[in-house]
Amino acid sequence: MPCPLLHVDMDAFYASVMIRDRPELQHVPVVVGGGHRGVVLSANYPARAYGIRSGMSGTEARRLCPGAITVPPDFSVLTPVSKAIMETFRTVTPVVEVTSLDEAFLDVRGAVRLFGPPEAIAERIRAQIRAEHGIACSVGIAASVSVAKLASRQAKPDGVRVIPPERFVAEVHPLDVGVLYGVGEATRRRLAKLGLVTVGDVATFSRDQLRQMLGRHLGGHLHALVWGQDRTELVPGGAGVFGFGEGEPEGSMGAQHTLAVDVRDRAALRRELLRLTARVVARVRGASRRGRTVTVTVRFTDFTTVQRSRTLPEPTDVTQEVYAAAVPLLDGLLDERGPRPVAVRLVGVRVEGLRHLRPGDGRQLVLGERDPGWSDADRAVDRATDRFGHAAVRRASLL
DNA sequence: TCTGGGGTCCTAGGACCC
DNA sequence: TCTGGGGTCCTAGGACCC
Repeated sequence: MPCPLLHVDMDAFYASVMIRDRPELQHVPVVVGGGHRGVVLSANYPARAYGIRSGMSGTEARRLCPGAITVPPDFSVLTPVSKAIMETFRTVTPVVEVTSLDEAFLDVRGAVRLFGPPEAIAERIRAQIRAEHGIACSVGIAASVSVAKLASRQAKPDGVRVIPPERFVAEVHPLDVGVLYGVGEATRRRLAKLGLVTVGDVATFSRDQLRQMLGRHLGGHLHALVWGQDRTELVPGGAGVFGFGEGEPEGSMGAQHTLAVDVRDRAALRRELLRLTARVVARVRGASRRGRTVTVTVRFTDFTTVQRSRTLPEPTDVTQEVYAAAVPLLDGLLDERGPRPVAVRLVGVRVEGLRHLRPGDGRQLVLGERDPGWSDADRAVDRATDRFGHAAVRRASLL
């Protein structure tokens, strides 16, 4: 079968789900996200008519359409809808790679005998999603992941598009390289400086030439992309999607927060760091993992963003241990900017190098050192938040 | 009131070891 | 003593995705 891969992408997912439950908003501009210092997560088509796009700042969106209705995303609604949609996909094929709340790749090779050719499967899925969940989606069909992805974007809104291998050159080579999955702004600019603007421009160079121009990996990857020859096998479940796919992220978990106003006070920044650390490490424990590398991120008022990391001798799932590593990293970042307190816009913390906790894997105590009991305290906090919610349990230093 | 929050992967230099 | 290479770990930064 020439085109066994489907990329299914919900149309304006966050906005569509919200409007589904409030039909009176269907024909007025609706923006999800983009509150104070936030960016637009999703905009319905009436809002897009004003030029509003996801990713733009809320300020910009309000300037374009002051009358738009703005709502915050409600993940307690969005997540169950998303999971139900993924289950709908799995009634068609077990090979579903989930890449975010609102999109997935499907390998339908095993489904054609039952349901017909990929186009028919696509229409079947679209009808089912519309009937069961009341929202529209678009489907791209191709032989590889990046081409299917490109096709679904061209299919929007509410459509299906097939790009078979024999039509790839004619249909994709004239387009801007930026349409390729994996070519972002930075790579686009780099290519433009070399005089390469379209996919076809890049395709005039051999793999070796591209490697020489752009580096071994990027060059090789780009060469595959411009010939529509990237990955064809899916990873069922899909990794790295928060609380999603078959499970938790593999490599790292983190949390960051843009403060409501820029903050200079170091004690206040440390409190924010502790709040974020407690949240992240609770997730790490909840996933039965431990991490070894702690990374602190700070974004200053001028938007420069810096990170400092430290690798611990042993993996940990103890909030206090992660925090103890994180504080000097935060202090270091602030001190580097000079003796005067600098205004900070964002604070973040991430735990990397996650490993599964083996059952019965006790704490390693260094000889002569007493276990301070933080681990027991963490588990008590976890149990209490499970029962009473986050509002009920807070560290004394956060009160 | 310019510019979120959650991730993954790659690069590159230095340390350290063989 | 000098020269050299490869592998792994750690750190910092950056690109990319939704």
